[in-house]
Amino acid sequence: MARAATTADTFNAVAEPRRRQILDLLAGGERPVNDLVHLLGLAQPQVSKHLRVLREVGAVQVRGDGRQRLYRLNGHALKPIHDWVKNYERTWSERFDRLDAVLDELKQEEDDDGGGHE
Amino acid sequence: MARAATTADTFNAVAEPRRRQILDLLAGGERPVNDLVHLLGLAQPQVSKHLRVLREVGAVQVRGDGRQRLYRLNGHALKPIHDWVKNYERTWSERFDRLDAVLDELKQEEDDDGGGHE
DNA sequence: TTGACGCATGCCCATATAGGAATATGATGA
DNA sequence: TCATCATATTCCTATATGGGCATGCGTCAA
Repeated sequence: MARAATTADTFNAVAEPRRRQILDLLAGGERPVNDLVHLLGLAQPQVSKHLRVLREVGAVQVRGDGRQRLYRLNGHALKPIHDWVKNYERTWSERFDRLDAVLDELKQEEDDDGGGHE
Repeated sequence: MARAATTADTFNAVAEPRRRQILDLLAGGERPVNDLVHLLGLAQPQVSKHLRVLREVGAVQVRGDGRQRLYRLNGHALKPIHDWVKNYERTWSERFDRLDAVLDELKQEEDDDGGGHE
């Protein structure tokens, strides 16, 4: 077997630096393909291909606008990555225990609050 | 050009599910290769290969112990991933703004405290 | 209708796997 | 020294790229 498809999951999709760059750019707002082409300094077909991969894993969404196609970030697709790597944070973060305490307090407050939210 | 090498960076290294599994297992503590072989249900050579990739990006460290080789997690290598994906957290986390506020308060406290730490 | 513009696809090539099988390497015990 | 255990490395194969280039397709202006 060869390596897994880049469209297999978000981990594979963002393993490519260019695709992370694209997401970083889209974090600033919706953009047409040509914008990305110029900002990345890549050929238009390659950009379209990268966008396709990102689309297939749900990391971006498209919207037609005249002859342009506006791409928009969908950060939610990155949550699995965050969830996975989050558990390793305590490995390097010395302040993690302190943050931990704070979060516990937050939870406490919320519980005491009763169900007045959401 | 083909896809980037898995050893190019941690993103590529952990794009492979088996390697994430290995890291998850090592999160529980140091383990010899054979342990991983049995836990993963993979052939020994494949495990050694995955471990090599993880070693080359610094995600694990080895220590000889008799005829065994004990592998140990080095979560610090995952920090770049966490740093990158962290910025997208606000996309899906509704509580992010609240946490933000709390962290700001922490920073305030620290600043008011004067240099009494580290 | 025609031409131009903005994107998406299809094709070709070089490259890097991931797994399977066989073998090399290191350390240990008799 | 020799057999054995625990790992690492090598060789081989099928597969999935990512970039370059040409082309197809939908939309808009004249």
